[in-house]
Amino acid sequence: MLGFACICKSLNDNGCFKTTTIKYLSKLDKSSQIKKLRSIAVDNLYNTSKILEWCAENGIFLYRMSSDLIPLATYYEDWHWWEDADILKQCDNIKTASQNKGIRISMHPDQFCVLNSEKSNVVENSIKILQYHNRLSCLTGNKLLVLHVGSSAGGKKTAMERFSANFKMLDTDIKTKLALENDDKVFTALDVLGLCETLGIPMVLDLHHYRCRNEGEDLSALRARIIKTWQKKKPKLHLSSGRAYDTDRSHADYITPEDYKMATDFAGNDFDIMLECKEKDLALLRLVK
DNA sequence: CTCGGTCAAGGATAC
DNA sequence: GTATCCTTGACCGAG
Repeated sequence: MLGFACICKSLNDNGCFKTTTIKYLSKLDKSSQIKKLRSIAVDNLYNTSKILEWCAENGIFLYRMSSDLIPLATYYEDWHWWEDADILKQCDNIKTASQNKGIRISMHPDQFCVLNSEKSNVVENSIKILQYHNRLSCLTGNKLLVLHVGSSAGGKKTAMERFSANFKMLDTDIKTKLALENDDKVFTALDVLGLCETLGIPMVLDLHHYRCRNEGEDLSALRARIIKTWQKKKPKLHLSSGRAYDTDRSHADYITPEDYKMATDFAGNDFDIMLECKEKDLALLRLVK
Protein backbone atom coordinates (compact mmCIF):
# COMPACT_ATOMS: atom_id res chain seq x y z
CA MET A 1 0.00 0.00 0.00
CA LEU A 2 1.28 3.44 -1.00
CA GLY A 3 0.75 6.66 0.88
CA PHE A 4 1.79 10.31 0.79
CA ALA A 5 2.45 13.10 3.27
CA CYS A 6 0.50 16.20 4.20
CA ILE A 7 -0.26 18.30 1.12
CA CYS A 8 -2.68 16.96 -1.46
CA LYS A 9 -2.02 18.69 -4.76
CA SER A 10 -5.02 17.15 -6.46
CA LEU A 11 -7.31 19.17 -4.21
CA ASN A 12 -6.87 22.77 -5.23
CA ASP A 13 -8.82 24.45 -2.46
CA ASN A 14 -8.59 21.96 0.37
CA GLY A 15 -5.24 20.27 -0.14
CA CYS A 16 -2.99 22.70 1.71
CA PHE A 17 -2.62 24.23 5.15
CA LYS A 18 -2.61 27.73 6.56
CA THR A 19 -0.25 29.08 9.18
CA THR A 20 0.74 32.29 10.89
CA THR A 21 3.71 33.73 12.75
CA ILE A 22 4.32 35.16 16.18
CA LYS A 23 5.51 38.37 14.64
CA TYR A 24 2.26 38.88 12.78
CA LEU A 25 0.11 37.91 15.77
CA SER A 26 2.00 40.29 18.04
CA LYS A 27 0.45 43.18 16.14
CA LEU A 28 -3.04 42.01 17.12
CA ASP A 29 -4.85 42.21 20.44
CA LYS A 30 -5.29 39.02 22.45
CA SER A 31 -8.80 38.17 21.32
CA SER A 32 -7.90 38.72 17.66
CA GLN A 33 -4.89 36.47 18.10
CA ILE A 34 -7.02 33.61 19.41
CA LYS A 35 -9.63 34.21 16.73
CA LYS A 36 -6.97 33.99 14.03
CA LEU A 37 -5.41 30.82 15.50
CA ARG A 38 -8.82 29.15 15.87
CA SER A 39 -9.82 29.95 12.33
CA ILE A 40 -6.58 28.50 10.93
CA ALA A 41 -6.87 25.35 13.05
CA VAL A 42 -10.47 24.69 12.02
CA ASP A 43 -9.62 25.20 8.34
CA ASN A 44 -6.58 22.92 8.52
CA LEU A 45 -8.46 20.13 10.28
CA TYR A 46 -11.36 20.46 7.86
CA ASN A 47 -8.94 20.18 4.94
CA THR A 48 -7.40 17.08 6.51
CA SER A 49 -10.75 15.29 6.52
CA LYS A 50 -11.31 16.43 2.91
CA ILE A 51 -7.96 14.87 2.01
CA LEU A 52 -8.97 11.63 3.75
CA GLU A 53 -12.16 11.55 1.67
CA TRP A 54 -10.10 12.15 -1.46
CA CYS A 55 -7.73 9.33 -0.47
CA ALA A 56 -10.58 6.84 -0.08
CA GLU A 57 -12.07 7.87 -3.44
CA ASN A 58 -8.70 7.29 -5.06
CA GLY A 59 -7.89 3.98 -3.43
CA ILE A 60 -5.22 5.39 -1.11
CA PHE A 61 -5.26 4.07 2.44
CA LEU A 62 -2.08 5.51 3.91
CA TYR A 63 -1.65 9.17 4.83
CA ARG A 64 0.64 11.28 7.02
CA MET A 65 -1.05 14.24 8.68
CA SER A 66 0.69 17.59 8.83
CA SER A 67 2.34 18.51 12.13
CA ASP A 68 1.25 22.10 11.64
CA LEU A 69 -2.51 21.66 11.82
CA ILE A 70 -2.77 23.66 15.04
CA PRO A 71 -0.72 26.82 14.45
CA LEU A 72 1.86 27.70 17.10
CA ALA A 73 0.44 24.91 19.25
CA THR A 74 3.45 24.62 21.52
CA TYR A 75 3.91 28.36 21.81
CA TYR A 76 0.50 29.62 22.90
CA GLU A 77 0.18 27.52 26.02
CA ASP A 78 -2.64 29.61 27.39
CA TRP A 79 -4.75 28.85 24.32
CA HIS A 80 -6.48 25.55 25.09
CA TRP A 81 -7.30 24.56 21.53
CA TRP A 82 -8.27 21.06 22.68
CA GLU A 83 -11.19 22.52 24.62
CA ASP A 84 -12.65 24.34 21.62
CA ALA A 85 -15.89 22.72 20.46
CA ASP A 86 -15.36 23.52 16.76
CA ILE A 87 -11.85 22.09 16.83
CA LEU A 88 -12.99 18.97 18.68
CA LYS A 89 -15.72 18.46 16.10
CA GLN A 90 -13.20 18.67 13.25
CA CYS A 91 -10.85 16.25 15.02
CA ASP A 92 -13.69 13.83 15.46
CA ASN A 93 -14.50 14.06 11.74
CA ILE A 94 -10.91 13.06 10.98
CA LYS A 95 -11.11 10.15 13.41
CA THR A 96 -14.39 8.93 11.92
CA ALA A 97 -13.19 9.34 8.34
CA SER A 98 -9.94 7.47 8.87
CA GLN A 99 -11.64 4.66 10.78
CA ASN A 100 -14.63 4.27 8.46
CA LYS A 101 -12.54 4.37 5.33
CA GLY A 102 -9.74 2.28 6.79
CA ILE A 103 -7.00 4.85 6.19
CA ARG A 104 -3.86 4.29 8.24
CA ILE A 105 -2.72 7.68 9.48
CA SER A 106 0.50 8.84 11.12
CA MET A 107 2.36 11.98 12.07
CA HIS A 108 6.02 12.96 11.92
CA PRO A 109 7.26 15.64 14.36
CA ASP A 110 9.76 17.88 12.57
CA GLN A 111 13.44 18.68 12.99
CA PHE A 112 12.88 20.83 16.07
CA CYS A 113 11.84 17.84 18.14
CA VAL A 114 15.22 16.67 19.43
CA LEU A 115 14.52 14.44 22.38
CA ASN A 116 18.21 13.61 22.92
CA SER A 117 19.57 17.16 22.77
CA GLU A 118 22.32 18.07 25.22
CA LYS A 119 20.41 21.24 26.07
CA SER A 120 17.74 20.76 28.70
CA ASN A 121 15.54 23.53 27.31
CA VAL A 122 15.55 21.83 23.91
CA VAL A 123 14.56 18.53 25.51
CA GLU A 124 11.76 20.28 27.38
CA ASN A 125 10.51 21.87 24.18
CA SER A 126 10.75 18.53 22.38
CA ILE A 127 8.56 16.96 25.06
CA LYS A 128 6.06 19.78 24.54
CA ILE A 129 6.07 19.02 20.82
CA LEU A 130 5.44 15.35 21.56
CA GLN A 131 2.66 16.21 24.01
CA TYR A 132 1.02 18.35 21.34
CA HIS A 133 1.27 15.51 18.80
CA ASN A 134 -0.07 13.06 21.34
CA ARG A 135 -3.02 15.24 22.23
CA LEU A 136 -3.93 15.76 18.59
CA SER A 137 -3.40 12.04 17.95
CA CYS A 138 -5.74 11.04 20.73
CA LEU A 139 -8.43 13.32 19.31
CA THR A 140 -7.99 12.15 15.71
CA GLY A 141 -7.36 8.47 16.38
CA ASN A 142 -3.74 8.52 15.25
CA LYS A 143 -1.53 5.87 16.83
CA LEU A 144 1.84 6.43 15.19
CA LEU A 145 4.42 9.18 15.68
CA VAL A 146 7.59 8.76 13.65
CA LEU A 147 10.70 10.39 15.07
CA HIS A 148 14.42 10.66 14.36
CA VAL A 149 16.98 9.87 17.03
CA GLY A 150 18.18 13.47 16.82
CA SER A 151 21.51 14.94 17.85
CA SER A 152 24.80 13.07 17.55
CA ALA A 153 26.67 15.27 20.04
CA GLY A 154 29.10 13.29 22.18
CA GLY A 155 29.18 10.46 19.67
CA LYS A 156 26.52 8.04 18.51
CA LYS A 157 26.66 5.73 21.53
CA THR A 158 26.27 8.52 24.08
CA ALA A 159 23.62 10.19 21.94
CA MET A 160 21.57 6.99 21.75
CA GLU A 161 21.88 6.54 25.51
CA ARG A 162 20.52 10.06 25.97
CA PHE A 163 17.64 9.14 23.69
CA SER A 164 16.83 6.01 25.69
CA ALA A 165 17.01 7.82 29.01
CA ASN A 166 14.71 10.63 27.85
CA PHE A 167 12.37 8.20 26.09
CA LYS A 168 11.83 6.35 29.35
CA MET A 169 10.69 9.55 31.05
CA LEU A 170 7.87 10.13 28.56
CA ASP A 171 4.21 9.39 29.32
CA THR A 172 3.22 5.84 28.46
CA ASP A 173 0.63 7.25 26.08
CA ILE A 174 3.39 8.88 24.04
CA LYS A 175 5.80 5.96 24.26
CA THR A 176 3.25 3.55 22.79
CA LYS A 177 2.84 5.79 19.73
CA LEU A 178 6.52 6.38 18.94
CA ALA A 179 8.52 4.76 16.17
CA LEU A 180 12.08 5.60 15.11
CA GLU A 181 13.46 6.21 11.64
CA ASN A 182 17.05 5.98 10.38
CA ASP A 183 18.43 9.31 9.14
CA ASP A 184 20.66 10.38 6.27
CA LYS A 185 23.58 11.78 8.24
CA VAL A 186 24.24 9.95 11.51
CA PHE A 187 22.09 7.07 12.71
CA THR A 188 22.11 4.09 10.34
CA ALA A 189 19.39 1.50 9.88
CA LEU A 190 21.34 -0.88 12.11
CA ASP A 191 21.81 1.77 14.83
CA VAL A 192 18.10 2.57 14.87
CA LEU A 193 17.03 -1.07 14.68
CA GLY A 194 19.09 -1.90 17.77
CA LEU A 195 17.61 1.06 19.61
CA CYS A 196 14.06 0.10 18.60
CA GLU A 197 14.57 -3.48 19.76
CA THR A 198 15.89 -2.29 23.11
CA LEU A 199 13.04 0.16 23.62
CA GLY A 200 10.39 -2.15 22.21
CA ILE A 201 9.12 0.27 19.57
CA PRO A 202 8.68 -0.04 15.77
CA MET A 203 11.36 0.94 13.29
CA VAL A 204 10.52 2.87 10.14
CA LEU A 205 13.10 2.07 7.49
CA ASP A 206 13.84 5.00 5.19
CA LEU A 207 15.35 3.58 2.02
CA HIS A 208 16.71 6.88 0.73
CA HIS A 209 18.32 7.70 4.06
CA TYR A 210 19.84 4.23 4.01
CA ARG A 211 21.29 4.94 0.58
CA CYS A 212 22.74 8.26 1.80
CA ARG A 213 24.08 6.95 5.07
CA ASN A 214 24.96 3.35 5.89
CA GLU A 215 27.90 1.36 7.17
CA GLY A 216 27.59 -1.38 4.62
CA GLU A 217 24.81 -3.21 6.44
CA ASP A 218 22.75 -5.61 4.33
CA LEU A 219 19.09 -4.64 4.42
CA SER A 220 17.86 -8.07 3.46
CA ALA A 221 19.57 -9.40 6.59
CA LEU A 222 17.76 -6.80 8.72
CA ARG A 223 14.36 -7.23 7.07
CA ALA A 224 12.89 -9.84 9.41
CA ARG A 225 14.14 -8.01 12.49
CA ILE A 226 12.61 -4.74 11.28
CA ILE A 227 9.25 -6.42 10.67
CA LYS A 228 9.37 -7.98 14.11
CA THR A 229 9.60 -4.55 15.78
CA TRP A 230 6.10 -3.82 14.47
CA GLN A 231 4.59 -6.81 16.28
CA LYS A 232 1.04 -7.03 14.92
CA LYS A 233 1.00 -3.65 13.19
CA LYS A 234 1.68 -3.19 9.47
CA PRO A 235 5.36 -2.28 9.00
CA LYS A 236 6.12 0.91 7.12
CA LEU A 237 9.02 2.20 5.08
CA HIS A 238 9.79 5.61 3.61
CA LEU A 239 10.77 6.10 -0.01
CA SER A 240 12.15 9.10 -1.87
CA SER A 241 14.48 9.80 -4.78
CA GLY A 242 17.45 12.17 -4.71
CA ARG A 243 16.85 15.50 -6.42
CA ALA A 244 20.05 15.78 -8.50
CA TYR A 245 21.64 12.35 -8.02
CA ASP A 246 20.99 9.09 -6.15
CA THR A 247 22.55 10.09 -2.84
CA ASP A 248 21.39 13.71 -3.00
CA ARG A 249 19.75 14.29 0.37
CA SER A 250 17.27 16.73 -1.16
CA HIS A 251 14.07 15.07 -2.27
CA ALA A 252 13.09 14.99 -5.92
CA ASP A 253 9.64 15.96 -7.20
CA TYR A 254 8.79 12.39 -8.15
CA ILE A 255 9.96 8.83 -7.44
CA THR A 256 12.09 7.29 -10.18
CA PRO A 257 10.83 3.99 -11.64
CA GLU A 258 14.11 2.37 -10.52
CA ASP A 259 13.65 3.47 -6.92
CA TYR A 260 10.04 2.38 -6.95
CA LYS A 261 11.03 -1.05 -8.18
CA MET A 262 13.78 -1.26 -5.56
CA ALA A 263 11.26 -0.41 -2.85
CA THR A 264 8.52 -2.76 -4.00
CA ASP A 265 11.04 -5.59 -4.39
CA PHE A 266 12.12 -5.04 -0.81
CA ALA A 267 8.64 -4.40 0.59
CA GLY A 268 6.76 -7.27 -1.00
CA ASN A 269 3.41 -7.47 0.72
CA ASP A 270 4.93 -6.88 4.14
CA PHE A 271 5.43 -3.10 4.17
CA ASP A 272 3.38 0.01 3.59
CA ILE A 273 5.33 2.53 1.53
CA MET A 274 5.16 6.20 2.46
CA LEU A 275 6.34 8.46 -0.37
CA GLU A 276 8.35 11.57 0.47
CA CYS A 277 8.58 13.83 -2.55
CA LYS A 278 7.63 17.33 -3.57
CA GLU A 279 4.75 16.38 -5.80
CA LYS A 280 3.06 14.33 -3.06
CA ASP A 281 -0.14 12.62 -4.24
CA LEU A 282 0.66 13.43 -7.88
CA ALA A 283 3.81 11.31 -7.60
CA LEU A 284 1.78 8.50 -6.07
CA LEU A 285 -0.81 8.63 -8.86
CA ARG A 286 1.98 8.54 -11.44
CA LEU A 287 3.44 5.39 -9.89
CA VAL A 288 0.07 3.66 -9.79
CA LYS A 289 -0.48 4.57 -13.42
C1' DC B 1 -1.96 40.95 -8.77
C1' DT B 2 2.79 39.42 -8.34
C1' DC B 3 6.91 38.59 -6.18
C1' DG B 4 10.31 38.48 -2.61
C1' DG B 5 11.78 38.72 2.08
C1' DT B 6 10.48 36.58 6.29
C1' DC B 7 9.38 33.24 9.79
C1' DA B 8 9.31 29.87 16.96
C1' DA B 9 11.96 26.29 17.11
C1' DG B 10 18.05 22.79 16.28
C1' DG B 11 22.33 21.04 14.74
C1' DA B 12 26.62 20.95 12.51
C1' DT B 13 30.31 23.26 10.71
C1' DA B 14 33.72 26.73 9.74
C1' DC B 15 35.95 30.61 11.34
C1' DG C 1 31.09 32.84 20.31
C1' DT C 2 29.17 33.96 15.93
C1' DA C 3 27.80 33.50 11.27
C1' DT C 4 25.97 30.53 7.92
C1' DC C 5 23.84 26.71 5.84
C1' DC C 6 20.41 23.04 5.77
C1' DT C 7 15.51 23.49 4.28
C1' DT C 8 9.42 24.04 4.15
C1' DG C 9 5.85 26.46 2.33
C1' DA C 10 2.71 29.94 3.43
C1' DC C 11 2.22 34.73 4.46
C1' DC C 12 2.47 39.75 4.52
C1' DG C 13 3.18 43.70 2.30
C1' DA C 14 5.58 46.55 -1.01
C1' DG C 15 5.24 47.94 -5.56
